[in-house]
Amino acid sequence: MATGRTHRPATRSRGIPEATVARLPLYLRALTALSERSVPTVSSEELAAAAGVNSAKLRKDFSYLGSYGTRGVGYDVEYLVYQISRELGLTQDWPVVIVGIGNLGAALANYGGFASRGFRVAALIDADPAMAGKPVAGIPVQHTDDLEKIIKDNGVSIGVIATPAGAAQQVCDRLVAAGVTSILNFAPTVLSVPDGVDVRKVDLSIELQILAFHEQRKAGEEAMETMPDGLPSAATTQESADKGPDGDVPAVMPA
Amino acid sequence: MATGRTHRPATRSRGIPEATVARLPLYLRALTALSERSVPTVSSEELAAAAGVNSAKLRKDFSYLGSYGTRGVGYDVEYLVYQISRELGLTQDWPVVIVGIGNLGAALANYGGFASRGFRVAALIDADPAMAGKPVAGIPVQHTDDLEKIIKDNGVSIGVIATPAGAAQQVCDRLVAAGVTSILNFAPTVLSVPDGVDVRKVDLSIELQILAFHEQRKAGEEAMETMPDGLPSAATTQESADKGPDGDVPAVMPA
DNA sequence: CCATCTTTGTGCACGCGTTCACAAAGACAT
DNA sequence: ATGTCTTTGTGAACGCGTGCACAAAGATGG
Repeated sequence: MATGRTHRPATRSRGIPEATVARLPLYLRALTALSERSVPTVSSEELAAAAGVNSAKLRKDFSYLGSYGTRGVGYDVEYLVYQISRELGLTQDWPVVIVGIGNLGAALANYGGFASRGFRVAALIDADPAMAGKPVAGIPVQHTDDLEKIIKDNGVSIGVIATPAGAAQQVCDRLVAAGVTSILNFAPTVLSVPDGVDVRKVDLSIELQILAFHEQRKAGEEAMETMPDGLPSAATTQESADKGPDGDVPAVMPA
Repeated sequence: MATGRTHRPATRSRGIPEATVARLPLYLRALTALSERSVPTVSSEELAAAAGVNSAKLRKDFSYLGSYGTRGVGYDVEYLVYQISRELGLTQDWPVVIVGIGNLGAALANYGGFASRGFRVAALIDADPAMAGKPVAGIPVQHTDDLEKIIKDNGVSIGVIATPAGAAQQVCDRLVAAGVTSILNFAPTVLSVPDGVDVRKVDLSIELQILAFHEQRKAGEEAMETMPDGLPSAATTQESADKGPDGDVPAVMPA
């Protein structure tokens, strides 16, 4: 991820591939659901179906954590929940601050999913003096001026940025300077951070644009579907791209 | 990551790699900013820096769209904005419905980023009869009973699900049955959809858990830092953080 | 028109992630 | 014990994405 891939191999940090880490929360959620139904064990096939992934992939993912399964039986649900939680670091408390209490920030503050997994909203911070003291989700909003003090007093290492794009980098810099080393960014901007700081981005606009791309593609294919026996037109098949990269008419250009 | 989708044969992408598609919105944003500053052309190096990616990667990405650059000069900003917009399907209007007008749904409705790129909130839908008619972000909330009619009347093909996890699959099924073929899911659930329907997931809880994993790892390494020689954190301000392959991704609600 | 300089476009190699397919391991019945 | 059956754990092949490094293309200046 954002870890220094630029220079060194990163010590093969833990041997757990990034892609696997990203799926662990998914498994954990499925396992938690099973646990609540008091299901004692589950096979890789069943769990994979519940998590929406390939069973071989799931087994390989778990193999990175160790051999926690029993051949011929499956995995012990409770045990696996514990192991994954521990691996993800969810057995400890993670104080989090949310900066930027607008529509989105407030929604995040009210979001119940935080507490459910060891994440605790330690503070809400906003630049608007009028918001100071006003409670949102039961937590009084504090002013940006106190950002550094809040971070340090609460030992916060994870920050959530929900400010407008223009303020994001500045807020980011202050968070990092104050000791935050992981940032979840909702502002539509590319954040620049020093090595050792992780940034994950959540961008609604980008998600929609990606959907639009596929939607357009589907619409195009569908239009061709009315033709005689819809054989795969050259324009829609991919793989060996020996043909020119622009298999489409470039249309015109605006100056 | 490419990404968080549900199933996908991926065998139908018209030659443009999924990873590239996911970056196009990023380039578009950077280009739009340049355009507003009336910058006529940019080199791959400059644009790559602005978008936070490797310049070779950017050039390769653009090569999938065609040869839109001029050697020795760079890319024409306006022209590129147009080409990418067209490729992403942003030159047309995309009516979108948001289902589930709670904290998050309301925040999404108020989010300005939608309209900025051809996405238009055609309707807000909620299961609570008490919400019916109540305006949110200037748009009256409609009841779930009319979901099918709303989808069809507005020609909606993109739906946003911001309901609690328990209702998500049911809402999803109805959206798909009514003709929606692209879904942006904020509910913490794995949605099951028929072939041909794209699902992108935004899960806040998962994002935080991934950050927690790395945070824990960092804490562990730091504890060892007093030991063998030191491979201190190497470069400090190396430039922007390099994002993971999927770059995008996402966030969410209660589990 | 030729030389030089800049920047694109891409061939190539490498590494990560995914998936198949199967041997090994254990449960369970006889 | 022995055999059968189930399910894990993983070796190996494959495909995708990334980034280097360089030749080709065009601009620019003499």
